[in-house]
Amino acid sequence: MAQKRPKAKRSGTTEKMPTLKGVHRSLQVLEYLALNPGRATDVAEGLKVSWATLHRTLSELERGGFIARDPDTNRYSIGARMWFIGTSYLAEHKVLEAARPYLDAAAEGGDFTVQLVERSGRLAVTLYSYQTAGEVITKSTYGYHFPLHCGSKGQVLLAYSADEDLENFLNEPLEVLTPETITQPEKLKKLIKDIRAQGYARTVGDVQQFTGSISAPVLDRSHAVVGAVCFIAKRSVFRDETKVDFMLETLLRTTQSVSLALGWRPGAVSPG
Amino acid sequence: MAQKRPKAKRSGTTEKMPTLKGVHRSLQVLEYLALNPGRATDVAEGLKVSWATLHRTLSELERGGFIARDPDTNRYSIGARMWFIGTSYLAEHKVLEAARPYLDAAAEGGDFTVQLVERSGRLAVTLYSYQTAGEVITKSTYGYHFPLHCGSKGQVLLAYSADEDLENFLNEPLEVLTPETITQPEKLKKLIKDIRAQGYARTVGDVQQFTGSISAPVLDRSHAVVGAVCFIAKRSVFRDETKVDFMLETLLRTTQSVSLALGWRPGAVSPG
DNA sequence: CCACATTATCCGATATACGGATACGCATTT
DNA sequence: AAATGCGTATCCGTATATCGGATAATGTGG
Repeated sequence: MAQKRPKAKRSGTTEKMPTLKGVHRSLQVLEYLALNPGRATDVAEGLKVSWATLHRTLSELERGGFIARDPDTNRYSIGARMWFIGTSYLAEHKVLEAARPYLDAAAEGGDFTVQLVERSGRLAVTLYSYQTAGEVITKSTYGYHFPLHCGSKGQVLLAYSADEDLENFLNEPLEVLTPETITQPEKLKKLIKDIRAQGYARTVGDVQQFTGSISAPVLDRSHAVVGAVCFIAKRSVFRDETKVDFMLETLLRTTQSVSLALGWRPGAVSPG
Repeated sequence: MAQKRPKAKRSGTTEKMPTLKGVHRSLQVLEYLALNPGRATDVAEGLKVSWATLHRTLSELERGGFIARDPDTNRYSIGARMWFIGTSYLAEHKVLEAARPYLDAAAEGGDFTVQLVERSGRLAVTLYSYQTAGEVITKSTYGYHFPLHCGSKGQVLLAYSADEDLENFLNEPLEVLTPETITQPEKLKKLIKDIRAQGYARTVGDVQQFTGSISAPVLDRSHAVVGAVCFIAKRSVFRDETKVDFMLETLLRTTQSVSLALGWRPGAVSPG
């Protein structure tokens, strides 16, 4: 027996060392396909997995309906069963549950799209989306995820994350979605400072050219940021400060209500 | 040890024999938790997996954020990362893409909740849901899935599935959601015959006591049923036949438009 | 405070998944 | 049409990662 597996202690290792290799890989594949639906080879390359292994994994996942293969193009994408599993996340989501009535109310009181988002890795994902009549804004429904540095919702989530976490985020390359997307780390840091100071974020045209948005954080009883509420409207709306004021007022009222419902109370931030 | 295992070949085996055992199991676990969030032991029991194995699987899944454990109660449920992966199913969904404008239009033209659903195993899952202002109907959002025999949407999907498939479905025990849920196979078969004849389904109170719904199938170019559109309203609405007529008209117009957009053309069903 | 139920970890045996190599299918090129 | 190349499918021996019984730790309820 003796020196069973030499690894373990490796202090500096990138971190993990999964117990169940196969399981870990299959989920990596799923996530990869969620971000980049496409051909098998690309997945193998992107994930640095030998072809044979990947093929086995893909076959198994497909057999279960967890991924779907387009028979013509051989391109893979996430399958129906994943959607089914994923949705049940919402049924158990306490923040969403608490927030829903307030979000509904906000959506009906103004003509902008209302979203509740939370963070998942480097992305802001949408938990709730209410498109108000008439104004259909593409990419504001489920299934579209944006990096945290794009759009007010991401920036809010970023602004209230741990400093170290922020640094890590900014060290990776930052994607450009439109010419107006901000990708300079320094500029983003400055922006984040402002967001922390004023309690909300506002961006225009950095996700889609023709829209803008404002977002504010949702807090729980321990003053942790558990998500953000985001109002999206067409670009022109953001040139009318009266309208923006109204939106902002609604936004802050909404986030406060939701936070209160989650047990948050105004006051000094509790220590770490 | 000794008696290895009867070798595979077993012709009559319940069917599968997964190549990647671990992967298969982990996904089973995920699906199980999607349906029954709860304690580890229950999962082990429900899935007939040895405790040690299950524990390893759960740990790995949790480590990745694919499932979440409530630290107080030790109950597991689907994690945020699954939602993230699942949503990307929608971004690639051709039927949804084609249907969305028509669904939006229908939702704005009437005061009922509009859904697009598709089948996943024994359940009808929601791909799209538009709650019209004012009328908030619980359990009509994402995350709630109903067996195919409950509600008009499920029944439509069931009605247009293969006969053999239907038999299999009816042979399993049928859950009761309300006193009005129909669970007698014979009665359901009769109902399904009617649905096939008239091209839509209508149920009241069999999912939730205080609501009713009508649904019609969406077809693609090969005349296969790829989903269903469902209109949900409060029970009282279904006592007013004028209102129902209006809904029905809108419903059938909507499903026809969507089907056409998917390449379907009226005419005889193409042969197998 | 004890008994029981649930969760966490250990460890050796062996079945299982890995991946290099090879074969096949399908487009596009010359 | 033959040839080239890229992507996909499958085979198979070996090493290793996974299994599960047993045991220990923790938590829960009476």
